Amino acid sequence: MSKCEQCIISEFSTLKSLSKDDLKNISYHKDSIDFKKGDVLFSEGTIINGVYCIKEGVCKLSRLSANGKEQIVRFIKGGDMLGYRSVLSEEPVSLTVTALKDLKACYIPKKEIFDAMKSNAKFSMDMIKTVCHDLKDANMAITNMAQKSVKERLADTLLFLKETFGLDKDGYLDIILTREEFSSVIGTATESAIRLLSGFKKKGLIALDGKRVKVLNESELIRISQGF
Amino acid sequence: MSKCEQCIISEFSTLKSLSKDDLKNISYHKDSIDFKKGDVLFSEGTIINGVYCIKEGVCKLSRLSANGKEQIVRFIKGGDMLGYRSVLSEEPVSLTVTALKDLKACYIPKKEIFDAMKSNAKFSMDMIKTVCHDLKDANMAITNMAQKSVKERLADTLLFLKETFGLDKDGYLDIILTREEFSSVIGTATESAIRLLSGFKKKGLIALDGKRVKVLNESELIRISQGF
DNA sequence: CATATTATATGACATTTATCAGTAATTTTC
DNA sequence: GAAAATTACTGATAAATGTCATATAATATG
Repeated sequence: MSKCEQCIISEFSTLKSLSKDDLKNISYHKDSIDFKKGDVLFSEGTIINGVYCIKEGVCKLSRLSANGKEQIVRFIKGGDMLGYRSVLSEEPVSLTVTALKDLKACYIPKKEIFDAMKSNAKFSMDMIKTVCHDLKDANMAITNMAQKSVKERLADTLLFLKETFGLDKDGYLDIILTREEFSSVIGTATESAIRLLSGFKKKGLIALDGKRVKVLNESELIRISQGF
Repeated sequence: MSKCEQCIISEFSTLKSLSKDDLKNISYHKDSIDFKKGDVLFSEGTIINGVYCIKEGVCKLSRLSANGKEQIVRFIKGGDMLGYRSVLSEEPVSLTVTALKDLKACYIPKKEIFDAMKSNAKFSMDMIKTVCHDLKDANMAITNMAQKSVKERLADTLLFLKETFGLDKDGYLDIILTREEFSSVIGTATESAIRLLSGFKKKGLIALDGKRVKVLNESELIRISQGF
């Protein structure tokens, strides 16, 4: 089942404005590719010639800072599109994308994207809105990084992960991050992330089981994230 | 001289793809408005129905954080467009815009923008590229905020201000910020910003004359901004 | 399954940054 | 141009965060 017009993704993502014909046209050109956990889809600085449409799975978008530490800038999940900023602006990719879970993805060559944008004004506007939305989120992230303490940012991150990825069958966050990855989301030393997680556990705000994290007291996490 | 087709801005900004006809059409609808230093052009949360095209002057784009402190997210100068993210995505403005210098600006109703985008694919792509470029900058800012120390961020900011706004006739940065504004760019307490500026002055990296700042040792500031 | 490797955890300490208090300088207002 | 208000500065101290060292647990590898 590699036909775009049958793919559920097209119903709720940026692709939703494409007609059956558009999608049929794309499905001739796209390749369905699966990635394994840990695979790198794009690397910082690379030139790409198409986008990935993620059907299922989770990725991290990160950049290497001057001091060599990884900074996770954003997460991507099923239904999201990857690499469109680079394709639209015809610049190299600015972030490295790594699979955090096994991925099901489709590759759409940039020509298909541009053709669809030319022939379908609504799709074009949806693409613009997607970029605009990401820009708004990024501006918010700048403020959070600049003004919140590490503890506040950790609380924020836990709430964000719960909202974005939901819970698994046992009520744990349905995304697995190492302590080091936690530290590169919130921008702190790994030891600090570990200590703060232990601290939250001690206060009964979260439960920890290996790398799995369960939110126990959401309202208190909200209070903390707002600086109380 | 309120005719868009004569305005120099149209030659080097996102508007450069518009034809003489497009510009003539816009000039019937636009109002030329001047703002004084300190004036607020948009407020966080407001719904706007057009963009400002800045002919001359400087603005700060800021947001109020949960703890009530202002965070300056970005600067805008002559040739830049304001409010386009909100107009394109049909959402309220997410940042407050304040004039730091007297402004000469033109107001372009959103209808004109959308019409021009429909009729002129090149203009449409230029708008997209503008958003994409801003998004890339914002991602970079997230990394800098998360991983650089306050001192590194101050060095960064000084270099950025020099590159973006250039120098006045005496060789000082051609933008005047209060110490508090410095602190809300780099995301720190005002006292810390003051101390760090004094520290840079003591080391001969910069000269201070009231609110005016002159970069004396650029290469050392670059070293500092990179964490040495 | 034994060993090597990596991830997590914790303590001690250094450094960075924030906060509070108070003064001096500058700018605004009348 | 004097008084009031704001902004800039400085010191003392507290709090947050980073670094280094080391131990333990978990995971990977042959």
